[in-house]
Amino acid sequence: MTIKQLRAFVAVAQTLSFAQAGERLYMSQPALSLSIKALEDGLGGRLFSRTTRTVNLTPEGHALFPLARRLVAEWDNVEDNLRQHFTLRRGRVSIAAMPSFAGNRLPSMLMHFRERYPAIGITVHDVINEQVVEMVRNRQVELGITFEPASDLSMKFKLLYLDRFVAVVPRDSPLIECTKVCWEDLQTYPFITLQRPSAVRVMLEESLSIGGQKLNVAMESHQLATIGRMVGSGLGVSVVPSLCIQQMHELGAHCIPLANPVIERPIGMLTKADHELSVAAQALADILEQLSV
Amino acid sequence: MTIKQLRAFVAVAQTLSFAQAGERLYMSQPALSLSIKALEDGLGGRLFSRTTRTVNLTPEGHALFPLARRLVAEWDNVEDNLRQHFTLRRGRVSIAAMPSFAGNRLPSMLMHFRERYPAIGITVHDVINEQVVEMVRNRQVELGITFEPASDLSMKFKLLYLDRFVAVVPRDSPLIECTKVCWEDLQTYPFITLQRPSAVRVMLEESLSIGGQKLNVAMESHQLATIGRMVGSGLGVSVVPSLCIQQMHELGAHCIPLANPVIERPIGMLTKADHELSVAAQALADILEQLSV
DNA sequence: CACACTTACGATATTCGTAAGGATT
DNA sequence: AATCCTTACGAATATCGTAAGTGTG
Repeated sequence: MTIKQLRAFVAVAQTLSFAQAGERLYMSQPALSLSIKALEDGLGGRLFSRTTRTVNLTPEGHALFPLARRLVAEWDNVEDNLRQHFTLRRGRVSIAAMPSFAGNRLPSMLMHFRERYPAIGITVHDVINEQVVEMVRNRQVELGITFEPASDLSMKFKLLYLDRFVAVVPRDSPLIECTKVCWEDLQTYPFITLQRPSAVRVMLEESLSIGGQKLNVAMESHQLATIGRMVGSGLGVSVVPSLCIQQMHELGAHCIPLANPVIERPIGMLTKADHELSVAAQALADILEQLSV
Repeated sequence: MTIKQLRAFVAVAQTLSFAQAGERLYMSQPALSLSIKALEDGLGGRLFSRTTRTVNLTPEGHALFPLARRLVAEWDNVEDNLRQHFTLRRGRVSIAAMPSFAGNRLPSMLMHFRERYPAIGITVHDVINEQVVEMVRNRQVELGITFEPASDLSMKFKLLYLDRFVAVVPRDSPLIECTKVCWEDLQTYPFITLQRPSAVRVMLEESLSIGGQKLNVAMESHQLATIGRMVGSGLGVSVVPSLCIQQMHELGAHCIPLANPVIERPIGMLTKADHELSVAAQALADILEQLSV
C-alpha cells in the first residue's frame, strides 16, 4: 500500500468513476486502473465491484473509505506543516538575552525579523547573563545572547561585537565636558551599580581589581532603568555597557567613554555545539549577525 | 513523501544510525541514505544533522518524529485491519432469517461457519418473512433467508432447497399410521396455525384456495413452538414447512407428508442485486449453500 | 454503437545494491 | 586504521501512457 494508491482509492471512491478520478489525479485511466488493482492485490481483496459500466464500493471498500480519507488528510497535514516550518511560514523560536541587550538592541532587531518572517513566533527570556547560559545548556532556548562565557566545548559562541563600558554621569556633572573619563574621576562621586549576580557588576569588579583598584558601592539596584534614573537624578555615577547608552540618555543621564580602565567585553550568540538550530532560529541568528556588523 | 521514506525516517530517528536502520529495513545503507535525502529534498529541509560519525535529529526532524510514528502506526493498523477482513480473521456478518429457518436449520449451519471462521461475528435477526425482505432491501442485513419473494430486479434470490409442507398431528392420532395425509383427513380435527402476517399462514391459505378449499382456524399463535406444543397436547392438527419437522417432534407432535394439496415453496438466500457481499457474508452464503445440497 | 474499464506493451523513472570516496574518532 | 555516511554508476523494478480488447447499457 502506498500513499499514491490510497489517494487513488479515495478519488475513485468519491467519484465512482475511474475516468473522472484519473483526471483529478492527473493520470491516465489505465494507469489508475492498474494502481487500484495493485492496491487490491496487495490487500488481498477487492475494494470496488465494477462492471465495465459501473463502479461501486465493496463492503470492505466502504469500510476503508473513511479511514483512507483520514489517513490522507493527516498525511497532508504533517507534510504541509513541516514544509511551512522549512519555508519559515510557521514556527517559533525561543531566545534568551541578558537584560542590557534584551532591553536595548534586541527590540529593533526583532522588528526586522518580524517584518521579514511575520509568521514566526518569538519567545524572549529576559534573564541575567548566567541564566542565559543555563537556558541554552538546558535547551530551554535555542539561542542566547550573552557576554562571552568561559570556553566550553559543549557550547558555541559567535561574536556579534565588542562592547566597551562607558561612564554614566548626571547631566549637570562637571565631568560632562570631558570626552573621556578615568576611574579616578568617577571615584569622587557616589557609585551606583547593579547587584551581585549581575555580569556587569562582576566584570566591573574584575577589571578594577586587575588595576589594583577597588569598587566602593554607594547604592545598588538590580534594574538598569533604576540605575539610569538614579544617576539622572544626580545621586551618583555608574559604569554600564555601551549597549545601554541610549537607555541612559532616555532616563536623563549622560554617558562618557571610560578611558582607564578600558573595559571591553565580547557580546555574541550562544548555542549548543551539538545541536543544529531550527531554520527559524537560524534565520533569527542570521539577522542578528547581519544587524551587528 | 512516501510511506517507505517515512518508515525509513522513523527507523533512522530511533536508531540514530543509518547502518542499523538499514538492517532493520532490509535495505543497503546507501539506499537508505538516498531515501532520506529524497525525503529531505521533498520537504525542503534537513531532518537529520549528520557528520560521518554521528547522526542527530534537527529540530524539524524532532518535530516530525512523533507525527511520523503516529502516521506509520495508523497506516499499519488500517492495512492490517483490512487484510484481516479479507482473510476472514475479523469481521461481522448480519443476516435475517424467517423464524422457521432461524429456529431449525440455521443454528447448526452457523456452528459450521463458526468452526471454520471463529473470529467472524454473526448477528441473526429472527423476523417474519416480510421483514427479512425489508431488512435486505434496507441493507440492515447483507443476507436474508426467506421463501422466494415476488421477483424483483433489485434483489437476487439464490435457491437453497424446496420445502414441502407437512401435516402435524398428535402422537395418539389415528392418522399416525398413514404414510401421507390429505387436507380432507385433517379437516375433521381442530386446526391450529400461525397468525396472519406469517408467510406460512398466507401460503397455506393460498394453496388451499386454489383447490377451492377453505381454512377453518380453531386456534392461532405467532410462535411455532406454541403450535407444536398445542398439537402435541392433542388440541388439534396443523400444517408447517418441513423445516420444522424436528422441532415438532421435540415438542411432542408427529409429522406426516401432506399429499393433497402438495404445498411446495422454494427457500433460499436473498441479497441486494447491486451490492456485492462482504467476504464474510460471502463465506457464510457459501457455507449455507454447501450445507443445503 | 458508444462508453467505460481492463489488458498489453514499450518507454520512462525510480529504486536498489555494489563499489569507491571522504571524514571522523 | 576502522567505522560510518555519501556519491557514483549500472541493473532491476515499477510506473506510466498509448493502443487494443472486452463487456454493458
